[in-house]
Amino acid sequence: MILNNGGVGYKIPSETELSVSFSASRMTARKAVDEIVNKGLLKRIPSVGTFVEEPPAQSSLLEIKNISKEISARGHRHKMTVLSKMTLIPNDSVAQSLSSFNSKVFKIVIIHFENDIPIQLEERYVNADLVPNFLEQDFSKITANEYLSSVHPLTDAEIVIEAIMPTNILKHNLEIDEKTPCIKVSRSTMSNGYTISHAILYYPSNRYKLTSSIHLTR
Amino acid sequence: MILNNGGVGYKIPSETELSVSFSASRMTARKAVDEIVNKGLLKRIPSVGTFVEEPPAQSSLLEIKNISKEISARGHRHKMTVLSKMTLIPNDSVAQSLSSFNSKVFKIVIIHFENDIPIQLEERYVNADLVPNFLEQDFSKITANEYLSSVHPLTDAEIVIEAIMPTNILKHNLEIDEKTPCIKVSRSTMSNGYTISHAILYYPSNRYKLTSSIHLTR
DNA sequence: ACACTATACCGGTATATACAACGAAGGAAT
DNA sequence: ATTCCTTCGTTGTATATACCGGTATAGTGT
Repeated sequence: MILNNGGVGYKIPSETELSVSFSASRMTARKAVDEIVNKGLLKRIPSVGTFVEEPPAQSSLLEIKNISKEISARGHRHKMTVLSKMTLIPNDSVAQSLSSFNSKVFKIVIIHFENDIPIQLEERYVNADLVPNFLEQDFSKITANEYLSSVHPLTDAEIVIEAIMPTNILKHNLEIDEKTPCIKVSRSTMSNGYTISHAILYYPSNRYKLTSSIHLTR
Repeated sequence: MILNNGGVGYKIPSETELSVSFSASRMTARKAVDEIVNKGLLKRIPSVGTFVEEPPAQSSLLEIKNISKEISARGHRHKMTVLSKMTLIPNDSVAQSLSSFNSKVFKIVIIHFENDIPIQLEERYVNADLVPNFLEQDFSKITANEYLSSVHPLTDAEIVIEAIMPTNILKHNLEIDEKTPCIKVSRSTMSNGYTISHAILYYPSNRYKLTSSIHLTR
């Protein structure tokens, strides 16, 4: 069954109604709903109903953060500037990590600003076979991560975090001096076994800290 | 109910037996077991039984890594050296983050070695009320994190990751020069609402990268 | 001694039923 | 118009029951 009748906030049929329409017992219907609730896609409100939730964008810790929402949540302005777009024949190691031999790879470099202060340099490689229209997006309106998530739902990710000294490119674009280290986050995102994108994110350590919360209770 | 009859590998009573000894229905007993299974502490084997599992040490991503196991898994030797142990009256900000006003706080500084090369400096503050015997442990045999987990099961954690330039203390103890940045991981661990410990972990960036995998499929 | 079989036990699943707790909505009384 | 109360719908929880498919074990037959 597919619940595309309504988007976020839609109230799904009651457990009793579901059991009738599926010719199952209420307990069985409830169990099915339970699974979706545990995934975070539905939310129960006792005595009221069950509702479609916002997909847990940062579902897993060391969350796949949406930098745009994150900055907005702080009440600040987010701005993106595309430094370069290009199409590569994957010969170097980074491109090959996309496991897209014989095919093209898009590369894009973006700077993210918080209140006009540079806060992240994003260097992203995208599998051109799987996301053919990637470069045509308007990255002043939608982040690369958001667009990719909408095309291919994220199922797996691998993340490596390092501390590095800034290169000349980083110093210039992030407006930092040579004594300011940077956090380098390398993230491969996969969808159903295919590597969609490989992103390298650089943050100036004097303006940004990675944070994460873990709750095991549930 | 407490399942301390047996450790890892112990077979818990069957669902039928549980239902009898607790005067509940099998479905109710099963549901209770279900919750523990979902936490990863029990494992069902159909037609055989339900068994106590190894606690999921790196349950959540940006895992609470066990550096000893991590190094052993690479086939290397792990060694710890305690630099200092002390008992503080919490007046500075770090100690107060343990929310243990009016009580004492243990502080311990440990260096971790991988094949005799320093790889982590651990600066840890522990709530003395909740873990009174902390300083008496033999930290050449059990890591601070392991001991704390055994006393108070981890339920929540907050993590902040930064890139910093090394202080003189870091340069000396991690055997790095002043141009090598470090990853600084600040981690507060909580158990049932109480802050047990606050750890500050420093890694030399030329020898260590934080890694994490995320799998949403389950 | 070995191989095969029957049986009991176990988790996995589905169903029907009953009651509790709570919120929302509507009607009645003031 | 406001307040109170009743009723109904919904989730939350517990119980009893039945059946399935798998494993493990004891027993049987060769």
